[in-house]
Amino acid sequence: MTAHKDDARRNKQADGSRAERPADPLMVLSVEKAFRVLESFDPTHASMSLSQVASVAGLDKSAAQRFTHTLEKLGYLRKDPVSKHFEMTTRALKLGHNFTRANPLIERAAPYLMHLSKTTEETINLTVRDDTEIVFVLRFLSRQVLNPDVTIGTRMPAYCTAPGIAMLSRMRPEDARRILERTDLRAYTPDTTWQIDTLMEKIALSAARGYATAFEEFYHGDLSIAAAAVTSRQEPACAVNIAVSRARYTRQDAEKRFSSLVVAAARSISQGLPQPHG
Amino acid sequence: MTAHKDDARRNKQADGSRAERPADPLMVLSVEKAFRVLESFDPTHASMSLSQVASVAGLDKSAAQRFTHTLEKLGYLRKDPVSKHFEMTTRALKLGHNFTRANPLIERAAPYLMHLSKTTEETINLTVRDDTEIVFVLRFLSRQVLNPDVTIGTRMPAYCTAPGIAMLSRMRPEDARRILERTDLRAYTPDTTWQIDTLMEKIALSAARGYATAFEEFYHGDLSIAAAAVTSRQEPACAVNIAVSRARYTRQDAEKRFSSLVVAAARSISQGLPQPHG
DNA sequence: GCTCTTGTATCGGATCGTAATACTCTTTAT
DNA sequence: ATAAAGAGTATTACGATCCGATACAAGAGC
Repeated sequence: MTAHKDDARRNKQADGSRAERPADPLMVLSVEKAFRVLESFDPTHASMSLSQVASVAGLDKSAAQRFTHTLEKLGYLRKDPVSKHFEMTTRALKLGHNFTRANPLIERAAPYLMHLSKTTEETINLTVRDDTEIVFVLRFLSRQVLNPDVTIGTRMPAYCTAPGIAMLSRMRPEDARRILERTDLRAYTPDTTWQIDTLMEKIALSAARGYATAFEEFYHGDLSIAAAAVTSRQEPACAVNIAVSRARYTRQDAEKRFSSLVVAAARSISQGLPQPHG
Repeated sequence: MTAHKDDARRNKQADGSRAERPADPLMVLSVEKAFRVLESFDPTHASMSLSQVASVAGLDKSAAQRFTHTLEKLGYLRKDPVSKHFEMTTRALKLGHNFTRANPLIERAAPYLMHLSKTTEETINLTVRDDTEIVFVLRFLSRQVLNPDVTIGTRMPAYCTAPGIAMLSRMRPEDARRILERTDLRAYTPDTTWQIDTLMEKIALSAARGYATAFEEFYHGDLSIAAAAVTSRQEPACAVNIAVSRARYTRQDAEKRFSSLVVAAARSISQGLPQPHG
């Protein structure tokens, strides 16, 4: 026991060349840096030179060199031989694709969403929650797409979306509140519900009704009705929602017409949902 | 089993003190292993224990421990606290999502595909080529989906798909042939064109027509018509295709009705296509 | 031409990761 | 019950791997 020599190992010399590490001996820092590089390639940095990568990822030139080289060899980046700029390859789609195909939740939910899509001819989404956000994992577009920028993998704050509220409404209120408390709550539109107490009321109402609505709380013109599917322990697993345009429905019409459909779909999905382990 | 690659790649210091095979000094092997772990989580291995990860990824227990720990800390894996099994998180979608959003090709093509989707009400795809394969990068489903298993990120052999042939037909024939030569050519269905010479004829015909067809060459019942978009250097950049079911169209009808549409869409996409650098 | 910036190659040495081992727990068999 | 086996977790000494400084090469702009 004790620790005699090993802290000598991770304490650098006193001349402080480096801040001390959290000392997580299992953490492989190279991997973290590699992902920092890969994740630098966002929509605003689609194509980057070596030095851009270095500055965006916060690495020095040597590290940028090594990690871009490594990622290129692994097939995740390609370098244009003339401009020397790097960009992502289709390889990046593979992980997401694997996730989608491997996820039993999605496999199970897909047929019900497709059915909804066919019968309503509106946009149908399946989302899961990741802490304070929801993530779109499956999407069936209608002919008149509202927001083409929303694709699989898109994230939004849970509190101002119908699926987010639907999932929060299936949790214990104190847990839901804790999530809201660590969210950056703001009014994206004039209609955004963004105060904790009001949100808790909205959550309670949604719990009672069995579905949630979000009318232009994040995007203008977007009317969304959602219901959450739950595991056998009554924990929210995912949510299905229908999104329609204000141009074609009033809020009341949309709610009246679609709420029972999403509730039914969510209930179907719930039954026989794979367990998060037993 | 045991070690296979390290000796081949790296000469210990058998004789001369100088390593004659410097291997690849810029390659960071930890990163490669991390991706081996992540990519182990495919549809047949959605949820794995530590030792399963070790065996599937080909690592020893310690390495599996370190990399699962690292990936968990980075948010790509989560471990069920009771079953101790690992699975992927929605984080995996982020890279693919970034790729989609960052790719100017996709941004540019999306509106044309959407237009096609609306006017035809059939399934529309955008694909790019990655060596011998095509990869689906954007997809608009019709009401009657043929193959729900095909999602963004799905790959197919180029030679037996309409988009693949369409792109090959815009290359120099000798380059196209070289790609075919390194493909594992096989007859997936009785209708698969799989002999090099026949394929080259098919490619030549497609080049002359400006579009390609694949009738049940990979999936039964799947009739597909595609055209390639080209860069200003006349290099194929991507392909757009329409896929319909044999149940609702004859081959002739499908070809007659849709070929001009995909050709027009591909031409529109081609104009002002971002350069692979200038 | 020259300078300045950016990409590429090299290399010694310390850091960081490796792999062996030991320790808990849980599961299974006797 | 109890033991034995197996799996997951924690720890540590060692040394190969990776780090990062530096030098070199190649363009770009003046």
